[in-house]
Amino acid sequence: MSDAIWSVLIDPNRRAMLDLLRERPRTVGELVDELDLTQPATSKHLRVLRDSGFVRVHKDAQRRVYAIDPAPLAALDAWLAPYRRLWNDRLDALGHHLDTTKEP
Amino acid sequence: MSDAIWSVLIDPNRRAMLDLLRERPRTVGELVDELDLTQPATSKHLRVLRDSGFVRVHKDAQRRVYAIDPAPLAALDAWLAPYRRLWNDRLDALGHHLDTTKEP
DNA sequence: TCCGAATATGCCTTGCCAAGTATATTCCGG
DNA sequence: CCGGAATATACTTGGCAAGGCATATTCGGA
Repeated sequence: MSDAIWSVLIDPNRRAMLDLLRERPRTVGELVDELDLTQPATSKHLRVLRDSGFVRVHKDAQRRVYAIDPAPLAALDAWLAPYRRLWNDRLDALGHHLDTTKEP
Repeated sequence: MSDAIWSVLIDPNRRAMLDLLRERPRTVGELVDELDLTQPATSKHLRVLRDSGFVRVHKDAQRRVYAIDPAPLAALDAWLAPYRRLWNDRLDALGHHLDTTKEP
C-alpha cells in the first residue's frame, strides 16, 4: 500500500478535518472556525487531502465546498484486513472459553 | 485516538516488519535478513514498535524473539469504523443498482 | 574465563513537514 | 469597474525522525 495514505493521516489536524467532513461537506471558512487553525494552514492541509484523494472540491462562487471521498480509507481498511483475524481469533478464543466454562 | 499509532505506521519498514511478524514471531537476525535494513536500524524500529505496543519481546539466550501484538491495530480498526459506512453505503447502493437493473 | 555471536544504544548528519507571515487569485455586489 | 470577502500559494524557519557508524551489552560455549 502506498506511503501517501499514511503520510496524510499522520497529521491530527487532517484527521480532525476528515472527522468533520464525515458528517457533512463544509467550506474552508467553516473548517477554519471549527479547527484551531489559520486559514492558510487549513488550505494547505486541504491541498494535501485533495492531492491524495481523501476529499473532493466543489466550487460555489468564491467558496470551495470540500467533501470526503472514502476511497483511500477503504484502501486502509484493505491493508488492515489480514491483521483483523489476529484479534478476532483472540475474541473467538475468549468466547469459546466463556462458552466452555459456563457452569450452571 | 493517539498520534503514536500513526507515527509508528508511517514508516514502510515498520509496516513490513508487522507483515512479517503477522505470519510468525521472528528474531532480530531474521528480520535483518528479510528486510533491507542494517542491524542497528532494525533494532531501532523494533524499539519503536515495542514502546508503542505493536510487538512483544521474548528472550531466548542472546536472541530476542519478537511477536506481534494486535491491540494497537485493533484501535486503528476502531478509528476506522465510523468511516466504514461511507463505502459500505456506496457498495450497498451499487448492489441495489445491480439488483434492480438485472433484466433477464 | 575469554571469545564471539546477537542485539541494543549513542552520536551525528540530513531531509522533510508543519506553521507563520505575506501576498496572489478569484469572484460577488454595488 | 472596484472593493472586499473567500481561498490559495510562496517563502522561510524550527523541530523531529531515520539512517550510518561506532560502540556497549548480554550470553553461550570452549
